[in-house]
Amino acid sequence: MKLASWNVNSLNVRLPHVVDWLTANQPDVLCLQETKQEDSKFPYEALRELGYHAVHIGQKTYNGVAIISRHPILNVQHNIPNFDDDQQRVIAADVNGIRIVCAYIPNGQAVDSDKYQYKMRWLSALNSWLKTELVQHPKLALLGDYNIAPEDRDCHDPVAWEGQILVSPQEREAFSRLTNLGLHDSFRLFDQPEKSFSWWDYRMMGFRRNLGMRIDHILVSDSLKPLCNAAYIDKAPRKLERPSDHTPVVLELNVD
DNA sequence: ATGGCTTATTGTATAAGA
Repeated sequence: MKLASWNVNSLNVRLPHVVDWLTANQPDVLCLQETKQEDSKFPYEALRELGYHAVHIGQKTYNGVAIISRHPILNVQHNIPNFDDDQQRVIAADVNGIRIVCAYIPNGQAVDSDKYQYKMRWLSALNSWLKTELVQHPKLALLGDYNIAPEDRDCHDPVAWEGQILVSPQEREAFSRLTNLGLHDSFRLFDQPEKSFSWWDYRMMGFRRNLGMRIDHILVSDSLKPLCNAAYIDKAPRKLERPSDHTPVVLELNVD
């Protein structure tokens, strides 16, 4: 079973890339972030023609998340329960016996901003909710754009970035609180190339110079960890014309 | 070098991303 996550930075613009990637890679599940479209615009029909089910919550301009799956999508949850939020950032569902949680964690903008405070509150609410979700769903995967580079090796220049958003100690502590729930960074269960990143700034020829960050992750629960078979980042879509600034992260599980 | 790019917007400059 192949799971993937991709921040597409507008599905209106990126649908051809998504269709091509699904066709070439045949994942069982693809989680999308930043669809940036209302549900009435979501391309259910184009995905159905490829043999995929899909669920989505979105809004104009910002945010928007979707789960695309070859298997039926059951028990769909929108957003974090008991957390008042007008931004569409979470969708969760049961797929092939696994609880799939697709999240677009807030960016935070700057450590002294209101948006950073929102990011930290949001992460706290996510953590509380997942604690109970894990009791009900021992087989759980949390896929998405975390907007956190967990370690210095996940940042192209940790000295230049020290203390800034994506790498600040408080954000990394919030990431650790997720792993302390019994969630594991699937990418680090395997040997990986040096300087592996999932996002590169559009400016400054960031991708060509590999000035990136690893901020998109697939965390898996204790009971899924022994089933992990391979984890990697697929840089191919980032090389296309008019790419998203993120590229897909992938996990293969020993699950039929 | 706080942005050099890209997206979206009842647009034609601004906000936001990371």
